[in-house]
Amino acid sequence: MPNAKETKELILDTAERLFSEKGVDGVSLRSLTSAAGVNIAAAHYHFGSKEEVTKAVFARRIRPVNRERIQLLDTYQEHGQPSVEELLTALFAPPLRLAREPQRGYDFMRLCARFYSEPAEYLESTFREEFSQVLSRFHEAFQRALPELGEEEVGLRLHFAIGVMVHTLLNPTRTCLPRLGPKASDSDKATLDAMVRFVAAGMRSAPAAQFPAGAIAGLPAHAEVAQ
Amino acid sequence: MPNAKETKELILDTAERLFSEKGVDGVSLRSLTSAAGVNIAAAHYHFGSKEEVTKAVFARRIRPVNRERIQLLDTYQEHGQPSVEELLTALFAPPLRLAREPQRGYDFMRLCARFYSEPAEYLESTFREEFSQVLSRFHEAFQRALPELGEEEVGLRLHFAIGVMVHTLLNPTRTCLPRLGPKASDSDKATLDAMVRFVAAGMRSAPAAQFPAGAIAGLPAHAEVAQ
DNA sequence: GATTAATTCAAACGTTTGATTGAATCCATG
DNA sequence: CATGGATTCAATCAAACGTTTGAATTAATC
Repeated sequence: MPNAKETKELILDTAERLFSEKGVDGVSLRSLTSAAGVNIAAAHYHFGSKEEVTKAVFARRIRPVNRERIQLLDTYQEHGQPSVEELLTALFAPPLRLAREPQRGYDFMRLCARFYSEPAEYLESTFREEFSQVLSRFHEAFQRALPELGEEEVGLRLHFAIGVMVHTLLNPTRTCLPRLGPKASDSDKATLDAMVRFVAAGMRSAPAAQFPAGAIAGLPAHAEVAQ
Repeated sequence: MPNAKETKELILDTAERLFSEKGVDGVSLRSLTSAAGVNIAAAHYHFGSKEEVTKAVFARRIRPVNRERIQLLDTYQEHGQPSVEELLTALFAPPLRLAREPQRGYDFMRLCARFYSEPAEYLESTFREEFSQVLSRFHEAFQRALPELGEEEVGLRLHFAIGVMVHTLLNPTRTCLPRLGPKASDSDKATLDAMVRFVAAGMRSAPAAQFPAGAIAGLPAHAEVAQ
């Protein structure tokens, strides 16, 4: 039994890199295995199918991230009720930290964010399983941190928060559009700080009833401009 | 020359629907044309290639949305400096309004958000061209509305704001994860209100220097939990 | 009603896809 | 050093891919 482990992880590493660049559908098993320098049959031998390769790529890294999120949350909660900023840090920092790792961590984060917005149906159940526990924990924690908001409002805002995170992980530097997003020179710490500040303010914003009615009133009239 | 216009638009309508569901790479030209009830060669006759079909799907709808954004922005600016909420409304309302349209508008918004997070390289230039003007306008407007922030900080926050929008358009109901995101029963107006309130608070949040240092201090130590 | 251009169609092109096979090779064990 | 399971390899499979072709069909124009 030759370098079995090497082959398996070589495939996963290469898949992580190529999938994150071109998407799962954009990478054939052939180009993947040839880029990895292994025979195409090796992928089927070790994983069974391309679908299983994809799942393996995902599963290999997401668990440590979510475990770290939970550990961070636990740590913060040991010292009493965490602040909104601490909760957001526990949610955002682990994936950003992974993205900073030299060994393809960044590739995985792009891939993960891509999975989140891609129609990978066969991943949906896996995705749900991996995240439902974590997000339930955070949902509860945010409800305690923001007791004046209802459960649904907290869930809605957590959804927005995840949008900021996914979008930032997916477009880590301002390549997609001019002058928007983090600069290439921005440190991950600075980006994390900015994200946490931005989202914390959103999480704490006044609920609907208290919102000054005039600010967005008249929208329907204005919005009816010619198409 | 039979129903030429019908065929062309039939292809675009079907492509819009299928692409938004399965992604561009997930839909073959064969399945697309057969779903549209036209011959596969018709797609090449009218568009030249699958790539051009994709571009046409995108171009057909994005311009009206961005035009409406600019018109809304102009309208608001006629009455003086718009508020942050008004700027966000001008940015978010047109795509949300399109999403509400009966004729496949929702499909297009999903598709558009998908393009934004997909690795459609051949679309990148088109995307940049379509959005650079619009986002420059909004970038300037936000800088005037938030003069205490630097240009780069405004750009970073606008990036976050777009993340909320894209993520919300891509996951319009709480299907992806339990209890997060808008309910299926939520109206678009309510979702828009919630988004505007959330993002406005983030846009207005204190810049980095003023941020209470203790809130996320100690992150490096905490973040170093076992992987 | 013939001419002509626009459009549709079935059929096939060559390539690439994910998957499979069976022989060859490797390496730990006896 | 022989055995045998684990692994790799080249070769091949049917299916699907985007694209192209040339003949058939349609609908205006003369």
